[in-house]
Amino acid sequence: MGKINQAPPATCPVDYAFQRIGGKYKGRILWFLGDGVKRYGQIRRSISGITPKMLTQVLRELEDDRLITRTVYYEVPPRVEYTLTETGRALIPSIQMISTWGQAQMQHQGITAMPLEEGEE
Amino acid sequence: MGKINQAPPATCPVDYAFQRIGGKYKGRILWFLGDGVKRYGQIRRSISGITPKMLTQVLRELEDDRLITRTVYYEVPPRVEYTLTETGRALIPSIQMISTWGQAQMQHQGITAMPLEEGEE
DNA sequence: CCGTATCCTCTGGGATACTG
DNA sequence: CAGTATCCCAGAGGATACGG
Repeated sequence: MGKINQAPPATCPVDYAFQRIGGKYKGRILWFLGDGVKRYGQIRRSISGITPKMLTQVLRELEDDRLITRTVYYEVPPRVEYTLTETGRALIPSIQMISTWGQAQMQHQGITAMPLEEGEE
Repeated sequence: MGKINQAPPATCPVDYAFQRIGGKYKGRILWFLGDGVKRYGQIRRSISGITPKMLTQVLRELEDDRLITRTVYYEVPPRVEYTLTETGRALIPSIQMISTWGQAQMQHQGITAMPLEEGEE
């Protein structure tokens, strides 16, 4: 914990933001966490195709950038929960808008979104 | 020209969107074009550090994805203008919000990167 | 002015196996 | 359950030079 960031200095706010939420999975993970606190396994199942290595790596980066918090419960079996920080939560409206845009484009191109299932408990 | 897209099928709207506006420069370029029609050289000078190869490549991808249009004026010297499509323009509010978020975070971290007037204490 | 053409480096991300 | 540990590679991005 606690690196804050070692990315190249941002040239502008847009650059700064995309350095933190760019990449293949971060947008989707933040969006999923916008729904509420989630466990590692829940995130893994919601982000289709991600490997445990990548998931852990991306979660640590988001944590280092103070967009999410990680809470460990020392139980058996282990439980680890991830949730948005206030800073992270502040991004959700933007991602919401981007998602709405994406949905419109997908429909316009005749693409049907793959159903996302989550569940059990 | 006119490939639309050959990216892997999007798993959700957020994924779809980030496949199109992700990468190191696309956000900044779209944001700059939100200001109005721009020439190649103007974009190049506004996106610090980008090489002509990368700029052309990224502009072609944005064009293929119908986010911008490219207009060539056969004059001497040559003039090429880029402008947002309606689809591309629909992204600007999202980028505006992301930029505002980024600006807040940069200030919160004491970063002063842009030649941009600001109030502080 | 607006790009192409080469060549090259680096790293984001993947495959697979293992552990507290 | 929630991760680590290795090994590996395609492709994003960079450096440099040239062309209509």
